[in-house]
Amino acid sequence: MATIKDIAKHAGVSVTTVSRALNGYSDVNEKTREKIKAVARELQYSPNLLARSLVMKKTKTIGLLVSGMRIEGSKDNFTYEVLCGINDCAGERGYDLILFSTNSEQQQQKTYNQLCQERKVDGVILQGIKIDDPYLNEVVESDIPCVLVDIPIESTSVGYVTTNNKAGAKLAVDHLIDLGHRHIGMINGHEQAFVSKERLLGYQEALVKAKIDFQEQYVVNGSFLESEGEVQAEKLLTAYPEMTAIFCASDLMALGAMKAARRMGKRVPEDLSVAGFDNIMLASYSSPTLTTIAQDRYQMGFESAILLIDMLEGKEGAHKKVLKTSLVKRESTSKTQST
Amino acid sequence: MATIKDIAKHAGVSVTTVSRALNGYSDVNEKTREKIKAVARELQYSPNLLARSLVMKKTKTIGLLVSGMRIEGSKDNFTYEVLCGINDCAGERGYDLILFSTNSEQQQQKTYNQLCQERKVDGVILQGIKIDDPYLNEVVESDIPCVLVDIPIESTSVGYVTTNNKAGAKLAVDHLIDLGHRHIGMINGHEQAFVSKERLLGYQEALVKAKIDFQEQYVVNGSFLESEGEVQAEKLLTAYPEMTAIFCASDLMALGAMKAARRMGKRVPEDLSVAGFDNIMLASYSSPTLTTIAQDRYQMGFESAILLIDMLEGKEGAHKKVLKTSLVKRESTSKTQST
DNA sequence: TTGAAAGCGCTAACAG
DNA sequence: CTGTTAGCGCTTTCAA
Repeated sequence: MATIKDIAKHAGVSVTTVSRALNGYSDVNEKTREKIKAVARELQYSPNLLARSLVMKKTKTIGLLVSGMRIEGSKDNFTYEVLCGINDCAGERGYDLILFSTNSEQQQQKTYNQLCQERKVDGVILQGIKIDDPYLNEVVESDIPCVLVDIPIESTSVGYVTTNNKAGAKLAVDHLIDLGHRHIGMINGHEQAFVSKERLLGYQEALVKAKIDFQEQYVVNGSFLESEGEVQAEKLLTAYPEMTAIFCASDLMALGAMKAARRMGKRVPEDLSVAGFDNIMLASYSSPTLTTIAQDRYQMGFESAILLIDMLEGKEGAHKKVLKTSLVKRESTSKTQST
Repeated sequence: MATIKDIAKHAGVSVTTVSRALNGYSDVNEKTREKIKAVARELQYSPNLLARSLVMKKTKTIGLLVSGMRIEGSKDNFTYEVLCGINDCAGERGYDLILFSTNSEQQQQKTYNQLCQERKVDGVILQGIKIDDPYLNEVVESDIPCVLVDIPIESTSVGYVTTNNKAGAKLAVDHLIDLGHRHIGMINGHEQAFVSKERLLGYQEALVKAKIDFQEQYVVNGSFLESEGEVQAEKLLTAYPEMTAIFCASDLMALGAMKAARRMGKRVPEDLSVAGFDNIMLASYSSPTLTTIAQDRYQMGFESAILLIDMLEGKEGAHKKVLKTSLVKRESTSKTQST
C-alpha cells in the first residue's frame, strides 16, 4: 500500500529520487539510495505495476490466447504441456502470463485487438486456433508481436513454432512400410489444421518413396477425436479389408482405431498395425502400447516464449522454430502377417 | 490507441461525458451517447484497463498461484483440469486470469504479497501448495481475498474448496471390505498434504466399522508418485504376504502398485485388489482398468472461482465448498480368492 | 546529485 | 445533462 510518495516523505527526498534510487539509476548518491532502500523495506513497499506500465507503455505481460482450453484437452494434454513450457520461459525472463478465455460468449465478442489493447499485453502467444479462426486475420493485420503455435505465418511482428509434421508422418509411414505393409490407411485430423496438411504430405511422400500408389480413398478425417477415430477406422477396415496398417494423425484417434479393430475381431498388431502421432501419456499405458511419433509440446511452449520475448526485446533472429520429431516404437505395430 | 480524449475532441464534448456515456451512466443524453459511441467505434477505441484500474482500484483480474505447474502434472492433469474450471467461471464473470510462475527462482524471491500487490490482482486462487509452504502463512495474514484448493483454511478473506476426501477413502475401503478383504494396505501421499490426512481417516473409519484392527505398519507414504507407489507396494507385499488389497491415495500410485504386483507375479485383481483415488484419465486405459474414487477437478476449479468472485463482489455466503466423490468400479478389484 | 512539474488514460466529486 | 478540476502511482524531461 505504500507508494513512492510515502517513501519520499519518510526519507526526506523527492519522489523522483526515490524512483531513480529504486530503479538502479547510477546518478544517485549511494548513501541516499541506501536510505531509500531501507525506508522502502520498512514500509514493505512494492511498486504498482499498473502505474508504471501506464507511463512506460510496457507491461511485462504476455497474453495467452488458447482456443479450446477444455476438459477434453486433458486427454492429450497438448494445451497444458505447451502452457508449462511458456510459463517456465516467461518466468525466467520476468514476464507474467495473462490468460484470455475464449470459451465464454462474453469474451468471444471482443476482437483480438480489443483483448490485447485493453490489457496492454506486450505480446501474445496463440495456441490451438484453427486456420479459419477470425482471430487469425486480426493477428496478421495487427502489429502486436505474436507467436503462433502450429500455424506457419511469418512477418515482422508474427512468428511461429511448430513441429516438423511432414517428416514426422513420413517417419511413421516409413516404419510401417519397413514392416512390410503395403495397404496403409490414414486417419487425418481436419481441414482447418495446418498440421493435418503436413502430415498428409509426409504420408504421401513415404508412399512415393516406396513406390506405392496413393489411394485417395484410404485417407479420411477423424477430427483428432478418439470417437471419430473409432468410427473412421471401422469404415476403412470394412471398405478395404486388404488394409493391414493405419497411420493416425493423433494418438487419440489411434486409440479409437485400436478399439474399432478390437470390436471387429482384429488383433493389433497381428492383424492390423496402428501408428499414432503425438506420443501422449496414454500411448504408453494403452494395451497394446502405441507406436507413435513423439513431439515435444513443452519445448514448443518454451520456444514460443523465447521467440516472442526476443521479439519484444528487439533481439534479431529468425521468427520461426521447427522442432524435430522421433519415432517411438511400441507394441501396436509389427510385421504384416498377410503376404 | 485512441483515448477518451480523442473521442472527446471528435465528438465535441468533454472527457467526462465520454467516460460516462461509454460506461452506461444514466445521466447522459441519449443523443450524445449515441454520437460518442459512434465516434468510439469509428476510432476503434478500446479502454485502457491499466488506467482504469489505477483509479478504480479494481483490476478484474484473478491471480493464480500454482505450485508445480510442471510437465509431470500431465500424468494426473490435476492442475490443468482445475485451471479449466477456473478459467470458465472467470470468463463468464468477466475476470481475466494472471498466472504467477512460482517455478523460477526469479519469482520465488518475491513474497506472496509482493506478487499480488504489484499486479494488483483483486483476488487469488492457490493450488497445489503444500501445508508447509511459506506462502501459506502470508495468505492467512494478508487481507487479499483468496481461495485455497484442498487446504481447509477459512477466514473473512480466505475460503477453500476441497473434495470430501475422508468419505471418498471410506467408500474405497468399504468396497474392498465388501469384497471380502481383511488385510488391506494403504499407500498414502505425504505429510504435507491435507488430503492425505483425510484419506487416512477414511481408511481407518472403514476398518473400524468392519471391526478390523488398524495396523500402523500397513500404511506407507508414496508421495503421490507412480514410481514410489511401485516401490512401496513391493515393500508392503513382501513384508505382509497376507495382504490381498491395497488402497492408494492416488491413481498414479495405484498404477505403480499394479506394476509392482505384476513384477512380483501377482495377478490383479485375482491375487491383489488395487483401488486408487482421483479417477484420472489413465485409470480407464490401464490394464486392468482401475477401480477408483472419482473427484471432479474441473468442478473444484469452477467452484473456487465462484467462491472468490462472490467474495470480491461482496456477496455473502459460505467461504467453503466440499465436493462429493463417487466410487468407480473397474477391473482392478474383485472378491478375494484366499479365504 | 537532486527536485519541480508534466503527463500516461482514466474516473469521480463538485459545480453549473 | 455537461464541464472543470483533481488525482490514481509512477517515470521522465528539464533545470538547478
